[in-house]
Amino acid sequence: MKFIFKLEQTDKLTKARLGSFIYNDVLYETPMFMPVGTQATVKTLTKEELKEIGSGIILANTYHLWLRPGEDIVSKAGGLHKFMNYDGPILTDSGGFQVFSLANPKDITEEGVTFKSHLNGDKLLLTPEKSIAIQNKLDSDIAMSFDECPPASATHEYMEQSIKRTLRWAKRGKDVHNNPNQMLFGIVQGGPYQDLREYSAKETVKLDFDGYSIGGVANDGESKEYMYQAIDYSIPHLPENKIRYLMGVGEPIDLIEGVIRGIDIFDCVLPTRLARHGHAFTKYGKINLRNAKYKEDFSKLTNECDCYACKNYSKAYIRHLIVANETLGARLLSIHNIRFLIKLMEDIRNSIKNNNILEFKEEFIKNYYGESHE
RNA sequence: GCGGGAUUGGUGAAGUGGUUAACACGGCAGAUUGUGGCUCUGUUAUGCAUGGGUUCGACUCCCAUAUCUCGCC
Repeated sequence: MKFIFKLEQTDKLTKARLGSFIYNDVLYETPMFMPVGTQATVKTLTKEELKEIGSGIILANTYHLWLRPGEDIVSKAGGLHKFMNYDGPILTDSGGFQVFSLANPKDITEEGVTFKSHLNGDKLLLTPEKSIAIQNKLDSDIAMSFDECPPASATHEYMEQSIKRTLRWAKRGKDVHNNPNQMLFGIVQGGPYQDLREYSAKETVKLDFDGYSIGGVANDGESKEYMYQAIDYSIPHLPENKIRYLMGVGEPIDLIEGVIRGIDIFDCVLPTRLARHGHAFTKYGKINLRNAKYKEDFSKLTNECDCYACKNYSKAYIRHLIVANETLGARLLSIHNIRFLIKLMEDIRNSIKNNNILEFKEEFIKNYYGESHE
């Protein structure tokens, strides 16, 4: 269902913002980190666990749910919320990114993108109309426009025609969007080019979406400078009273830098993917539980975190689970890593309230990237 | 007891009389940013059962010993 974003406070020294919205009688605050649940599940976690770690909006993916189980099945179940038993807000990504990131080869035309299914190689065509129709049926609360997500290395010439096509796609998607309970967000692209980011932002805003996102910043190992610059180019052209969503970003420092640059919400697979690969965020940097040094480390996962994993399990035990490829290891680390980012956002919000986000950032960097505190 | 075959790293194993002993798994470490629980990268045997010998040179050839294994009595 739709909700109304309210801008509560804007930082004096930076572009950081505090916002809020009410959904299902529950108050949610931004800046917010959104866990990713591509296949209608935040991998390994139940609804109760998500609630316990304070999750707000979660993501699901149009591309994946279209291929399996199919939007009709989700629709028959009564929509995504009922299907996956999540009563918080759900955002669906359009499938644009996935088509470009994992379904090869692809053929981009004005109509849409032809590509091969990653499941069985079927040749498929995804268009803006199709993406929106699927999302309408999935009945998420926020649908995303279908965009092209070119690499930052694309030439100015290519990027220009790409963002213009993405704008036409955005318009086409908006024209067929017909779920009154669902909001629709537009996406700013433009790679590293200031003029194109500005153009894309201005023209996307003209189409009048319920919220705006900045895409194409978290592709294949782009630099942080590129990411920050892309945000800086785009943000001044986005309206104050609408949610600003930075797509695919989730490293702790990037969340802080993003907020400082005016971003309200983020999503990222990083916490859950790192969890499955045995890594945990900590105040003092990322640790790899597979490392032999944790073999006999019976201390808690971390001392400062309030999550279920940290309160109940040791590094040595979780290491054992990860090494033995037991799913509980991935679950415990997923709970912890998501909780870490959600708690980080809570701390960020508090720092905005206290007008000291820059100090907060310095302190965070000192701990996270400083010398070992072990 | 007699005859045959074998013995290479943590494991499974390639290998040739001549620079640095293939590959895989495992181990160790790194990567991972709108998620294929996929994956990728680096590293990992100063030594080829033991002791002799032949040779300019042997893991590769010869002898002995040990261990394993197959067949026969």
